[in-house]
Amino acid sequence: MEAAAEVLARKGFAGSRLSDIAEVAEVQAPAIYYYFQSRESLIEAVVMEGTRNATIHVEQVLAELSDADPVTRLLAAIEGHLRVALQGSSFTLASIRNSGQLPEDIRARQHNEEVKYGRIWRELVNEVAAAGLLREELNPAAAQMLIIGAMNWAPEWWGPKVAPLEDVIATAKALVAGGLLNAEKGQR
Amino acid sequence: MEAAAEVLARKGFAGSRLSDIAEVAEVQAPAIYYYFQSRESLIEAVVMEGTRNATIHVEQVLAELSDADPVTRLLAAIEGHLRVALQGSSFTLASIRNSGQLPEDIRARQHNEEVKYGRIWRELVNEVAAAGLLREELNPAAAQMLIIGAMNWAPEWWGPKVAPLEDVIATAKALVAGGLLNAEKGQR
DNA sequence: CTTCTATTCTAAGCACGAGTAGAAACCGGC
DNA sequence: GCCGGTTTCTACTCGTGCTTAGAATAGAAG
Repeated sequence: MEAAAEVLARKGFAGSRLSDIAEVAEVQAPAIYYYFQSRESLIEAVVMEGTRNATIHVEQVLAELSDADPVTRLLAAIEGHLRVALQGSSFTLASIRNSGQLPEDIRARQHNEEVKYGRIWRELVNEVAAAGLLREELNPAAAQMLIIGAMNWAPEWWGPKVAPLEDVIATAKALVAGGLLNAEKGQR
Repeated sequence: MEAAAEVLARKGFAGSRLSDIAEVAEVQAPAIYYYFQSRESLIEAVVMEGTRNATIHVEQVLAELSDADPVTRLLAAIEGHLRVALQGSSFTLASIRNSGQLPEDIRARQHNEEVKYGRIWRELVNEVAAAGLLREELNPAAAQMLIIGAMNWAPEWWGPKVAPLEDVIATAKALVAGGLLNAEKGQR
């Protein structure tokens, strides 16, 4: 599964050859069928594991901050998500990069896990809103997804050479907290 | 090419069968070879067109605001990018969704176009910074990519039912301008 | 040393998708 | 109505990737 995750994260669902996976795992392709019924069931397992990974990791971070203020919790979740996506398991990376390109049947089951994960974020946003800290110009659902999107896209461009991971995390937090701009807000 | 863009946006590079494209275009697969030398060259053409589309569109928006203040320009660019990605050509959608999964040779050429597009955004961020409006906590490069990422990920979740396009645009602008939070900033 | 189970292998089958060859159809100009 | 070029078609080849069959290997237990 680790091998599959790696290949899947790199080449995507349709681009991942069973033989590539086998090579990474240092076995012959048919050996895979001892553990999985089919290519698809292997991939499904990997992708599921990936989102569950992210869910568990972020939940854990939040559990440690169960009585912190909503903003702190939200920013901690951002840090958690970014760490998993950029440094953590290639399982999560595989989920992120393939969520859009899975066949219908897998996608349906995978969607449940994603909804579960999404709930965590909705909850966070709700907490912030309940504390009266959410700006009213924002559509909460859109804001949530834009934030998750900013993080999910990060694997596409991030590398240690572009910017230190800590910088990315700090920037993401700052962006969410206070936006790009300084004093005057030049909205329209 | 339009058919190819549509299929490509939906199924990704490796998942796009020439026969699918032909079907959408209402021809038989070999007819494609009258216009393109190979599957890859077709896809390359589509993906190129896609990023050029986005570039041109955003450049045009900015040209109309050539003497506006930097913030207005940046926010207009955000609106432009989102409109192209969510409503506009499936060409751009195809580029966005496949940038990560193209074979090396295409990717190299495609990368140039992307760099060109990225320059526009760097320029915008620089303008903002030059006006002294950029918060210093931010790593500009990371901030730029996070913002682009938020928008590029939008096609993964957005649909007219989730939120009106105008809401998404407004939310994205507001997020970039002033972040999620209201009065107190609960950073750490 | 033998036997049983777990695991992996080699060899082959089968389907499918890219690409080619060459024939047909279409169409504007004569 | 015929001719030229353009465009698309049908029929085929060839490689590749998933999957199955059945044999081989590796240990553990007796």
